[in-house]
Amino acid sequence: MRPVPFSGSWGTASSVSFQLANESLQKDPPSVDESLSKKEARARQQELVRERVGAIAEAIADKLRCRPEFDRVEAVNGYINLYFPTQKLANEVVFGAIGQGDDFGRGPKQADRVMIEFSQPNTHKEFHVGHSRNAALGNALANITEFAGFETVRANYIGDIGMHVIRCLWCYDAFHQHEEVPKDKRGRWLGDIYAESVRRLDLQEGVVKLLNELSTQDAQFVSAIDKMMKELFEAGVPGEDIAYLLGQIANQRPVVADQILDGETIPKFWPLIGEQLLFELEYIREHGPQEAPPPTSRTATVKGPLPVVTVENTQERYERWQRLGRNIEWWPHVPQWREEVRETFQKWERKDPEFVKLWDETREWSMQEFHRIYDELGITFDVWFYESEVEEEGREIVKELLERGIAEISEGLPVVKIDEKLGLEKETYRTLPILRSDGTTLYSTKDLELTRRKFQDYEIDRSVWVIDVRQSLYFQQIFKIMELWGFEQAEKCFHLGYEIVTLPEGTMSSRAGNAVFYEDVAAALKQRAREIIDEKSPNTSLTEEQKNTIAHDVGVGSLLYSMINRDNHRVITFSLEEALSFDGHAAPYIQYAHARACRILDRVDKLPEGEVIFEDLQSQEIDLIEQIAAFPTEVEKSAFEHKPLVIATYVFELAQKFNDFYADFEKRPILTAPEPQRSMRIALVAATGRTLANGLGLLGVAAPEVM
RNA sequence: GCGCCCGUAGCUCAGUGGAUAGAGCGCUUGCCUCCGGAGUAAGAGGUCACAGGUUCGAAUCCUGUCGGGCGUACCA
Repeated sequence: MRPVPFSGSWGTASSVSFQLANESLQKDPPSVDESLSKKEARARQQELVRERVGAIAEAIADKLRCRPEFDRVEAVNGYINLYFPTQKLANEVVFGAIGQGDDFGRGPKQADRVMIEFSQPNTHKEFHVGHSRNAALGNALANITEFAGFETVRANYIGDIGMHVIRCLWCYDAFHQHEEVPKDKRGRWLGDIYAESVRRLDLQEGVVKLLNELSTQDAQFVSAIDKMMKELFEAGVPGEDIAYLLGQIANQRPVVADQILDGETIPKFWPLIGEQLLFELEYIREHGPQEAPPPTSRTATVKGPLPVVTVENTQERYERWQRLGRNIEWWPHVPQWREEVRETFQKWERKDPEFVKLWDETREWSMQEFHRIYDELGITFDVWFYESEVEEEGREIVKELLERGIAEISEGLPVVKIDEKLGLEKETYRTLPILRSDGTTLYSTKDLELTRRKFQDYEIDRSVWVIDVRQSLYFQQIFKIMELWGFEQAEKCFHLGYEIVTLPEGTMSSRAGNAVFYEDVAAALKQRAREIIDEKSPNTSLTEEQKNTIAHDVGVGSLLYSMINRDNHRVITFSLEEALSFDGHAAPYIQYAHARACRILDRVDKLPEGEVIFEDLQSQEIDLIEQIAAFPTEVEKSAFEHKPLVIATYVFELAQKFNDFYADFEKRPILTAPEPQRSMRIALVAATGRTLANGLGLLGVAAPEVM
């Protein structure tokens, strides 16, 4: 059964006649020409079904016509359409919505207690728009799950320790500890230091990667290597390094940072690389993309012909050269820095009081920002987990896994060879490291304990992790390891993956330092919303404070909605320009419909009570009632399928239908209509307003009464 | 290599077995002496990536191909 697919009608449709027609043909097959091909036979079958289906539908419709539940029954194209009596059902729906208020759409109490973990920001990094997708999605999912009848525990899991924190604090200690710490936005200040630590510590990696790319994919570069090396030699670079670089690059063999003996070799080489790339760029612009012959050396690692060198890829490499070049003088220091980071990690391991104090203080700077952001987003949590609090117990689990032979030491560190333990031939879950070789904990170490703790300390029946899709394999591994460990609730663990938020120019990450920060986006959205209020709001009596509150609701709501209103499996390419457009399919459209409904009701002395006359309804009125009636089942669907998108789509369609209903003043006046239409339409407006508010509430989007 | 995801209107996306595949943006042409125009009416725009298969019936399920993204042992 499904809704009748005609606008302006309210009912349910059945395609059962098709099945019946088909079955009757199977039981009682007409004489078939054996010579027919399979395809022809099927076409014949289709014809026969078509012939019979009409009569079957008509016969069933006939029997149903006398039933009082339906206003009208018809058989069309083989479908049986059952139309509801609007008077009775419309009153139930509309006054149900008005009477139940905040509870309209709430599902019956469910047995399971569910934990939903979401948001998981890392301290010492800035909260960016990617994080807001997770927060928006998780918050909506938790709201919807709760509303659908499940007791819901909302959990956050703060990444307050791990390699990123250690790197940040190393960088702080080494280069920033005497600087004045800013008064506000200290979380961002830390985030900048973290990004700097990555630039420092990963410099050699980036340089080597670019060099190896050039030697294997840019034949022009390779052919210029003799010339460049000659110049390097003249610049005083030791012969061993010249020989090494020449040998590796000319033969397309990978360069390894440790093999370069003199710390000044690469900084001296760098300007020559840039010159060469610039030369190549000019050459390609003039002569077009360059194809290269395959390498001549027998020891080359590249076998086929080298890829075509284009303006685009050379330009990209040149830009990378520029970025790395800004700090190329760091090159000789990198090994020592990396050693210092390892020592810093050991300070954490032995709980060095001075270090722990610094950690605690800086962590708090980030936490303050997170709390402010959650306040602004209107998101709350019941439970706060911290990575720093599950480390030790996680280590205990690792120890037990090793003792029981589930884990083993491989290549110097504890891992679980999951496929082997499960006896799987095909590579499925692969191998997961569960502790570093130096004894420090990994993300996995902590997640094992977190999973145990969730079930044992919070008495939940089911646990959902809202985390991006790149960690899908990882979570399957964690859950399987828990299963191997004998943790029965492992089968009650679900990873709800969602695709990441990227930028038009590519992936966004705190590591790369190209992230678009939440704070900046939120500020821009609020400002834009405020401008529109000043420009368009007819309500001139609003105070500054009211206007700012509305600007906040609209700006933030708009961001939240855009993050929910897209399937989880789809990548969102974030563009501020698009985010700032409040027209069309966006939160403000829905909020506006709600505000409009509120303003109409403001002009009404007394809401109709009990029952009103729903007769001779226009199609826009019927469509609106039908949409309101669907709310409870949409809530259920959204919760059971873990898809907040269902509600996001629903509220938009409700707003659309309300606008359709409202639009034609000539045909459907509300306040100036004669009775009984006036009461009926007012009740409809009230029910719509209520449903819009409830639906937006589930998404975590505010529903202002004035805009 | 193996695994997961995506491919629907110019663009961004809804639509997981049923009737004529929808919306927003953009484009063209209308609608405020009237309950709020952040709105609304109409028009143009589709081989639902491609090829097979299952089915009375496929954008939807299965298989394969192509194109793109992601993951795949000491990041989280």
